[in-house]
Amino acid sequence: MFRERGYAATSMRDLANEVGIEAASLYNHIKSKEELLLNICLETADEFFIALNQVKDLDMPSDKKLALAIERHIAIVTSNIDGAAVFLHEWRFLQEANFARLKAIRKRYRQEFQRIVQEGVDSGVFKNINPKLYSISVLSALNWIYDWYKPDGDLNQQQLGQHFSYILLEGLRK
Amino acid sequence: MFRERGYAATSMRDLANEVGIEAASLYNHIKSKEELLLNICLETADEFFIALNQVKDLDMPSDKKLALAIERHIAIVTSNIDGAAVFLHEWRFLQEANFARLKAIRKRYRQEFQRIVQEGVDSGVFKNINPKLYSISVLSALNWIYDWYKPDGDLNQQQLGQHFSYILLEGLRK
DNA sequence: CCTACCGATCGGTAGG
DNA sequence: CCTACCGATCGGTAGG
Repeated sequence: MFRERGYAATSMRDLANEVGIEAASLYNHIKSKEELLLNICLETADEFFIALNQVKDLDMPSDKKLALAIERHIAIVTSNIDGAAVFLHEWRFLQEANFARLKAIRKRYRQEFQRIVQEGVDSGVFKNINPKLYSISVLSALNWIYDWYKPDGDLNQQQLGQHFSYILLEGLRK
Repeated sequence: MFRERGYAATSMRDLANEVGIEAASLYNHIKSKEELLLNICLETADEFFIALNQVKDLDMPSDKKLALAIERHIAIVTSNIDGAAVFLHEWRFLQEANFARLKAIRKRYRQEFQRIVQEGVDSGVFKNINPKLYSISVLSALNWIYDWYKPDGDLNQQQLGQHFSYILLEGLRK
């Protein structure tokens, strides 16, 4: 529901109604509405980090490693659309302390992703582009997938991963 | 304010306070909160369409045309960050009729953008990729620029446009 | 897990 | 452009 209608526009009564209980009863399970948002963000962040950590220290060329990181990232977005959308777009409604916490987590993820790009630039496998700008650009494209991806559509997870890693590495020009 | 804190989390009293009048007085200028959102979306949509229309019928190779479209799109996002953010991300809070209207407008923009890609594929200038998926991917990356772009940062509009058109056309691999 | 309720705030209107 | 206010709804609590 946070994904569909946005955190601010989702009321505790909306949530309670979905579960089939009264709004007040929700407080036997959670402390606050924000705790719910925080937990979703943290759990989904973990998914992304686990996947990236499995990839980043593998002994393989940077291009293959980056392709793998892209494919793993996409796999999480497409298999956990709700969580990904909340982690990527609703986190900003967290209050100060938690907001800062999530901001730091997101930055760390981008930096670890960026290190793969940097490795490839340093070793001469990649062009001499700006690794930070490149990483932000790629993650922007990947993070918006949740908005248009249809689980039952004509594209599956693998095809999507292949499309992105191919296009981002090889470019559009023939 | 709609960009910074989100449409749903921005109250008429927030808006009135920013302008220095009472909330009730706002209704001498607008009919409703949603009308405000709708106007921002429509005005910004116009900016994007005007720019794309100036590019799409130019007589030049598809790669140059696409690069130009990307650069013009970025120019609008970076010069009208607030409007772009609202048009791209807050539009979904519109009510049914206006929601559908904006959805159609956004689709039309993507389709016109996509036609440039299709031309390049047909003429053999571009690789044989999926033009729709490619267009969505590119626009996703471009539409997220507002989230991290700093007008006073070390990157200006031109450099950003060049980065994206270069990377998307040529790819990362050396 | 419920009923009953709190003070605060919401978008918006009446009337001047 | 204001004061004064509407009914509805908000996140959350008390007490069982």
